[in-house]
Amino acid sequence: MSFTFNSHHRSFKSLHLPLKIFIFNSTFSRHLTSCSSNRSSNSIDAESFFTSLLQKSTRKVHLSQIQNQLIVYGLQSNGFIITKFVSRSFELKEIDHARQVFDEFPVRHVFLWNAVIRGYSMHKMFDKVLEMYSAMQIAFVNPDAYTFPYVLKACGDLPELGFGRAVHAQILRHGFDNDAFLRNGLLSFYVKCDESASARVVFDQMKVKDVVSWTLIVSGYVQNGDPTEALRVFRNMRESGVNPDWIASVSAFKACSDVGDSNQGRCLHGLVIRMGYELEPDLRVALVSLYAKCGEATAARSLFYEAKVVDVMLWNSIISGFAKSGYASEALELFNQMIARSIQPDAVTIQSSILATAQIGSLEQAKWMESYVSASSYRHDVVIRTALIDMYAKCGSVEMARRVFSRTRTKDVVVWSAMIMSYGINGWGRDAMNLFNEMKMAGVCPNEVTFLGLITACSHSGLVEEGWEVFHSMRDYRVEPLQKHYASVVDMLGRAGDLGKAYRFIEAMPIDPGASVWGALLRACEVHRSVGLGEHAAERLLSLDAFDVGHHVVLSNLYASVGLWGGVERVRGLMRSRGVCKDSGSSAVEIELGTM
DNA sequence: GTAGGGTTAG
Repeated sequence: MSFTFNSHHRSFKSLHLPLKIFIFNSTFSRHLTSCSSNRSSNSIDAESFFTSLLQKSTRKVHLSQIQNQLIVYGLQSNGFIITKFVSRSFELKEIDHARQVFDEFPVRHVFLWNAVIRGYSMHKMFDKVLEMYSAMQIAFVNPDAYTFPYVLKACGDLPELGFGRAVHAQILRHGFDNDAFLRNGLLSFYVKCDESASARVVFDQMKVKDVVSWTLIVSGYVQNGDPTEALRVFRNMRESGVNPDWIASVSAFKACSDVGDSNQGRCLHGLVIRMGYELEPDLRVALVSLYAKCGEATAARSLFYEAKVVDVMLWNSIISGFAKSGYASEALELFNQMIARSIQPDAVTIQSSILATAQIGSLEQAKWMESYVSASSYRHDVVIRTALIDMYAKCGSVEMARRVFSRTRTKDVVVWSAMIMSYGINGWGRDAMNLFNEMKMAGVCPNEVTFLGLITACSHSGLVEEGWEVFHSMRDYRVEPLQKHYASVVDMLGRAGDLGKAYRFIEAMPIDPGASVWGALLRACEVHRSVGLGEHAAERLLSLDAFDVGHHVVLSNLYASVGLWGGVERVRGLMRSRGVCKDSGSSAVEIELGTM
């Protein structure tokens, strides 16, 4: 980028006065002196001078001043300085200003395009990123290795699968297919778009798989709800000689907590200690979350209280973990501690505390939470209001839930579904159906949770015919029934005592019935003391999940309810041989330094 | 100037 510093018609002194605002006049004068004394390095000096000036500018007025000086000294067409100028304008959130400078600049080099693309990416204006990328193509400017990562990030975050695929093709066409950085960018894009097959292809074709590539695949499986596979891939990574860093470990901890396997988590914890990541603050969030979610309260607490950095996220990890693992009163106690210490809770803290209240089921506590929310800046937050509706429903007050619902200004499908579910679990089936009609009139499109709420409502109100119809109407709304919908229908038929129909329904399922479906049948058999069908359900259930305490207990209870003590004894023996323990209460946790 | 993670309503 060559350029001549046209200083012959201007005295350098004239620069001095208008730029006083920058407070660093001495530096400024030094630069001017060197510029005038050595003409051959003028261009470099001018560039570095304006670069440092831009770095030090903090306000829009500074940018305008610099712009004026660029014109005064004929530097307004220096592409290097203009690129720096545009970048800095984006950093100072002067987005329109940056764009205007870009639009008015005649010769747009790839660096200048990259600066604008990076600027929009910085402010999460991903539509603009793609718009500029397209404009760049129309202008026949070839993207470089620094253009693609921002564009791929935009495609992944929007997400914009088709656009990203086109970008993938262009990466290949421009000969960047062996760029390890870009391959990871592509992998990230496909993972974010839930395109696991494409992600896998990119991954398999990579000649060099670094820890980032592996982490992307692991987190992809976690995101797809397959934590077991995620942990398998994590082991493969280690076997292939790539050591996990702390970010890779975070994904593995998340996988452990999703499978509910604190033992595996504890082994990995030992590994992390040996690798020296123990004090990494963000890793601690994953660890506290793991132990808290697995009900290992002692381990979670000690990691929490010994943390050097205690930020809101760490508080959230222990509060939400406890709220989900039966330590709801501990979760609320921690929430109170936070308030007592004047630590500002965020939306996640409040959501988790509302969930904890719902678990406890105390209407008094529920009212306190609502008043806390009303006094906070989250009173109109739709996510928080949904949590409040659910909380009141679980505390048994449909009226209070309805009141929160009515006062919610913008009702999305989640809010409607929460209210339908609130009616549902409390046996207000007709109200749930009426609300569903209201929802459709309001032009809100139902989703899979809406239908789950409706079937639950029918099930809990004995509206078997209506529930059956609702289930079969799902396809009219293009909502594919999932395991939980089938399980809910089985539950409904089971409650009504129609075990034969429930069984035939399972047999006719187009997908393989999962544990939730057989579990619903087994519970129905327990209630109606149907031993033969119950044994069948239990057999299928235990073939899917041999180590679940609950399944064994229900089967044992079924035998007991009809006086088949031999059956009870057989189940107990099975539990002993499988190491399944009925009262597996919490115990003190030793951190084991084993390998995974 | 480029890619990966953790808390998160129904």
